[in-house]
Amino acid sequence: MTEPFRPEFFQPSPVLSRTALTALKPVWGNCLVCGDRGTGKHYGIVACEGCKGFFKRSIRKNLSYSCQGNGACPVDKVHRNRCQRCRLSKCLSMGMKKEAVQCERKPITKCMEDGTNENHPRTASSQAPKSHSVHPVYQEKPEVQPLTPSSISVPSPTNSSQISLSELFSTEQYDSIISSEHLQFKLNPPTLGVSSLSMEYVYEIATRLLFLTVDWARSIQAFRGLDNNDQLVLLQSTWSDLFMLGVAQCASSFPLSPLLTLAAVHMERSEGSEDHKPPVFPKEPNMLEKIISVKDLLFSLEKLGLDYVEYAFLKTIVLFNSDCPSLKNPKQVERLQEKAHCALKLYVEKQHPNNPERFAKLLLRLPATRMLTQRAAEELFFSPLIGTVRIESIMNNIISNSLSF
Amino acid sequence: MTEPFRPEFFQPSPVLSRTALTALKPVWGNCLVCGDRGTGKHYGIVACEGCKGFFKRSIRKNLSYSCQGNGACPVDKVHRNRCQRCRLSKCLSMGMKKEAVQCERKPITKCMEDGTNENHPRTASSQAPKSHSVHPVYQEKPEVQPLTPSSISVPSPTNSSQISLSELFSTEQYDSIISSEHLQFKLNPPTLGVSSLSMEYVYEIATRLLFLTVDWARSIQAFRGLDNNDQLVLLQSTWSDLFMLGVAQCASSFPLSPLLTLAAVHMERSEGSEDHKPPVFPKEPNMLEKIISVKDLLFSLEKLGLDYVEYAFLKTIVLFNSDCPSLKNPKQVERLQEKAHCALKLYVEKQHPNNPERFAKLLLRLPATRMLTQRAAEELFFSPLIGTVRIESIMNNIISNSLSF
DNA sequence: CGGCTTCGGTCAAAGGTCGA
DNA sequence: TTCGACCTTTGACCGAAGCC
Repeated sequence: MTEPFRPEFFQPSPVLSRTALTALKPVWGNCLVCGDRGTGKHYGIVACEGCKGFFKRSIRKNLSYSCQGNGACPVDKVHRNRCQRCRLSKCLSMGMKKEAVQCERKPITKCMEDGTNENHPRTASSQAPKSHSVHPVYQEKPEVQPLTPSSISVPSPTNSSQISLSELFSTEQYDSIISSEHLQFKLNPPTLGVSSLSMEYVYEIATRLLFLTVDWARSIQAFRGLDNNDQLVLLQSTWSDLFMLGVAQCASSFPLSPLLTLAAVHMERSEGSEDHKPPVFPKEPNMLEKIISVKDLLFSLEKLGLDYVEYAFLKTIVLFNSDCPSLKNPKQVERLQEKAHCALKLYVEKQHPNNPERFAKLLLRLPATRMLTQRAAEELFFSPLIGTVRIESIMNNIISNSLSF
Repeated sequence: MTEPFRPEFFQPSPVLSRTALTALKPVWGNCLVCGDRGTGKHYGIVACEGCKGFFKRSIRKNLSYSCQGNGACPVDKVHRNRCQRCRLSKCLSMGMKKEAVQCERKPITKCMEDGTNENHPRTASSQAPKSHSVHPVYQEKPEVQPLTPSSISVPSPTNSSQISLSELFSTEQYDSIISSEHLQFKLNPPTLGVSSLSMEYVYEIATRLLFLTVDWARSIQAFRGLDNNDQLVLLQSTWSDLFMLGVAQCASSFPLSPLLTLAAVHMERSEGSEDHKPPVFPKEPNMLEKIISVKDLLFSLEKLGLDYVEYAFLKTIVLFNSDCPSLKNPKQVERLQEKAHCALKLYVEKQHPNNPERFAKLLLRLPATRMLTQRAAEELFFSPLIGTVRIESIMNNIISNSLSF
């Protein structure tokens, strides 16, 4: 019944039926993942049938692939099947949404529709009762509030094992290191008239995030209580880590994945042309691998699903980094870090009593975060700044200015 | 389509029925090339598996054969392998389409530095391989153990707050990830007749320590159970961290501090004079700062006073670093890391009941460890090697050699 | 109510593996 | 090394369900 043989990659002259089809149906752009002909929006972006199916299968079965190369394989129409890992990575980085993949419909009844994914598709298929809730097709405006912090785990008073925020911050362990008003970390998306998929947009967001991060740090009482020089030292040594965690935290506020891909492509291009930017600052080697690492880090954080309290504590732990040689008072910083991780531990164990290894998992994201060097962060997100002024100097200025009041 | 975990001795019924159907009802005609039973349309015509595979291989590798006869060899089921040229010729003349042969899907292996073909990259899918394919030695039961807190209940048969080693390793939580004989990490101090305050001494110790570290990793059952390539990937990505922890652990075996100072002075000098070592590998900037960081890290570890069990678990956590993009089976590595940090937590909380924040403190040494880049480690401790061969290659050799037994 | 979207599923025909 | 039986993955096509 179907056409016997369709070598879709071989079509200097379009097949008649294809032409007719194309003429009748609205034409979409090309697949953002591989550049093949798009057949509509799938899981959030314009994509071809192949990438649609591939993404669905991967997410459904919770597959993880590996790359034989360095994680930077080309993904285009011809080579898209060469490396599953890089294809899936590109799907995600171009903005395909995992949440839009529904679970299997084979048992016609209902699908779990639960945030805790880990779908067990073969569960209780016999029941066919009140499935009054129709299939929740992923349709509702995704940008409005998909995963924003307030919705994450607002402690329900009914659940006694969960800790309420007021409870949390009434204990001295918490409010001595951080207080509830400092949990806020809200990035205002840029409203300037730049395309939301341009490098200017990347720089704009990155700069905002950087300032927001510094402001956040300076809003912590214990931090402000430090020697001014130590404040500077801490921020200079940890800004890139704080920045990365900030990116992860605010990832829902802007099209993170496409922007990362854009930055990667941008880096790759500017790596080839040696025209501008004299070699004042040597290029970071293996930039593409770094970008892959950044993506992986962000995805792993997303998978852990930190709430905003956890982000706040984790960033506090990072900030109070007593490993800086030039610290005047490392002991004080060490004590503050200790307070922070004690508080995080308490919070996590209270919030996730069934997940005792969560605390360690959160801490173990930090070595990966550290792996992204500051130089790489600068090149990726702030490259126009490089060659004129390093971020250390900016930090200097911000601190100096904010010291005035 | 297939379930994630299906015992392989349990035949998947849908496939079976399909296969049976195929076997019982040859609904397709015979192979147009050789007359064998057709198994569907392949490359445009009804063909058998043999002619399909033959055609694919021929086109893929762009082979051209020659005929020993007059170019009119019979091509049938019995004689089809007598003359490749006539078989390919008949494939084409019967209408097989070259264009339908796609390019290989899993190649890319060209980034392998060694010339040993290194094909057959095992299955790229992280799924449990199905029928054939022997499972590796360590096939731990990954899904059986739900990782839930039930395992956290410390087996405390005695009232003693301290746990004895034999006790420790009699519980399955520990010996599943590491066993007592793998705790050994003893560096034999060099006995060769070099001054104990020379760079040669530094290199000698460093080299011994590197080999000891690799041997240690390979002594871990769970590590050996990993895919060989994954073992390599893990060691290549974590050797410098393991090495630093090893230095800290063995620091009492040699005059660490003077040697570090010596290395620092040496680096500084060779930084000034640009006589030897052509700029094949660009100097790491701020080398001196790195050295200071190394010292600080080592001293902070010394201050914490880890025992050898803690070192072993910490290094295991480092080793099972699932953040490598080129890992074939990142999930497995992640599970092993989880086991390791659960074990460390259990151990530390048992050993230091009055110091509940110790576990976090140990984990928080790891970001600082990560800060020392591999390049810096190479320059500091292995600089004679640089310019001739990178440590990655050494790692490659060590692994390859130790695979032989 | 019918077209438009974007989910879902299906299965022919690509792919790959690995003992013989 | 090549062959080919056996298995997995891909993606073009189609139906379903929720919006206009």
